[in-house]
Amino acid sequence: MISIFWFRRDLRLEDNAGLYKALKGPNPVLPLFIFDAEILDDLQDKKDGRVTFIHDAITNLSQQLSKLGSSLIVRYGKPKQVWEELLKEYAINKVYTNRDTESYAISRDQQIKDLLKTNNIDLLTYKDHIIFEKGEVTKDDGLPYTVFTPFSRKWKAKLASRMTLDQDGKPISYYLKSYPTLKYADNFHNCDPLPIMGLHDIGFERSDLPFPKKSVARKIIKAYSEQRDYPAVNGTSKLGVHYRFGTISIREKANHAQHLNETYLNELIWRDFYSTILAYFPNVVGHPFRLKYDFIEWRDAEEDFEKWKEGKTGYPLVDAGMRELAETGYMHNRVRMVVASFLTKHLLIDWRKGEAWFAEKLLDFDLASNNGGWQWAAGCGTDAAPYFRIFNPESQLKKFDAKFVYVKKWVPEFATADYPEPMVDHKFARQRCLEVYKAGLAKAEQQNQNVSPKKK
DNA sequence: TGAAATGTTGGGGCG
DNA sequence: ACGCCCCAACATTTC
Repeated sequence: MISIFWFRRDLRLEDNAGLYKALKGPNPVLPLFIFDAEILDDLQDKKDGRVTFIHDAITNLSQQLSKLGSSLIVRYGKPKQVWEELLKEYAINKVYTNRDTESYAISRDQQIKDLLKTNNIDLLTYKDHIIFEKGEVTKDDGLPYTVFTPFSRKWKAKLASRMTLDQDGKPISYYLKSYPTLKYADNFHNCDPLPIMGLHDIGFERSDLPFPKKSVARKIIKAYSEQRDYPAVNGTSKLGVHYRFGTISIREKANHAQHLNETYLNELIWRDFYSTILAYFPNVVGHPFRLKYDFIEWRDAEEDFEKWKEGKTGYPLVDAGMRELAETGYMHNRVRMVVASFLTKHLLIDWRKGEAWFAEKLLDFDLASNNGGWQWAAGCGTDAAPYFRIFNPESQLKKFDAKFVYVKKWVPEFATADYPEPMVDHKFARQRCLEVYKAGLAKAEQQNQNVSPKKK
C-alpha cells in the first residue's frame, strides 16, 4: 500500500504542509501531478506562459524526486478519469493534498473525495498556500472581516501571539515555522523514474515569456515601502507567479517580510484577505460584492476595449502598462490600479471584462486577488475605493514616472507624432463616470424600494 | 492605495 | 499705518 501526495498549486518539496503530513504518515509516498484538461482545454493561448511555468516546475520536481530514489506520476486528463485509472494501477491507502479554495477546485476536490470514499480511501487536505484561511481571522463575533485594515490588525496580532524560536534560535511565529519535509525523505516510495510528457503532448508550445526569479534581493523587500510605487524602479519582488504555483513557501516569505518590511507583509495579508473573502463569498465571481453596483449601465464600447487591450488609449501610463502586460505577462502594481481605474471609470467598461483580460494575460493570475483588485478599482468591492475616487492618469504619471522612464520603455513612440491623442478627455470622462455611477446607484435604490417597501 | 472644488490664511504690493 | 486686493499655500469639503 502507498499514499499519494497530489501536487496542484504547491510545486515544491521543501516546507510543503501536505507533503510533510503524507511523509509522516503510515505508507510510502508517491507524488502525483495532473495536467488538468478541464482547465487547460479552455486556455486560448497555446503558448500560455503559465503552462510552461508549471511544466518547468514539474520537470524540476521530478528530477529532485529521482535523486531521492523516488519519482512523480504525471498525467494529463480530467481529474476524475485520471483518478479512476490510478485506482486501478496502484494500491492506494491514503491521499494527501493541500487545499485549494477556488470555486472550480472545491467542486473538483469534492468529486475526487467522493470517488476515493467509494474505495474506502481518505482524502486528507491541508492549508499551505496562505497563512490564515477562512475562519482563522474573524471578528470577535465570528463573522468575517470585509475591511482590510481591521483584518490585518487581527491577522498580525494572531501571528505575533505565538512567537517561538526556529532551529537557528531566531524568533519566528509558530504559524510561519517551516515543515521539514526532506527530513522524512526516506518515506518516499522507491521506484524507477516515471516519464513526463512534453508540452506539445498536452497541446501546448513553450512560451518565451521571461519568468521572474524566485530569489529576491533582501534590499528589495527592505526598501519595498519606499520604492514599490515607481514602475521604472526595480522595487517589487515579482514573486506573484511563485506564490501562485507554490514554487516558494508563503511562510518563509512572510517570515522575511515580518522582519524586513511591514508594507511588504501587508501585501501578503492582502492575499489572505481576498482568498478568505472568496471563500466566504463565492458569489463575488461574476457579481459585485456590493450588489447595489449591479445597476450601473456600462457603455462597454467594443472599440474602446480594444484600444485599452492594445495599449493605444493615448494615455502614456495606461498604454505602457497594457503593453508590459501583453509582452511579459506582468504589470507593475501601481499601474494595474491605473489601467483598471481607466477601463472602469473613464471608459465605463464592465470591470468583469478587465478582470477576464487580466486572467488571460497575467502569469501571476490569482482568482481571488484579481477579482478583489478589480472590484476595488470599480468601487463595488470589499473595502473598496468610493466610486468617486477617480484616478487622473496624467497626474499618476507625473507622480510615479515623472521622467517617463517606464513609459518610454514600453511605448517607444511616446512623444512622437505617431503617438495618439487621448482617446477621451479626462475632465469629460470623469464627469460622465460620476453621473453614470450616480444613476446606477439611484436605480439600485429604487429597485430596492420596489422589492421591500419601507414599513410605515 | 484620488482628485477637484472650495474655503481659509497670510504675506506683499499698492494707493 | 491701514485697508484692499491678489495669490500662493495650505486645509477642508465634495465628488
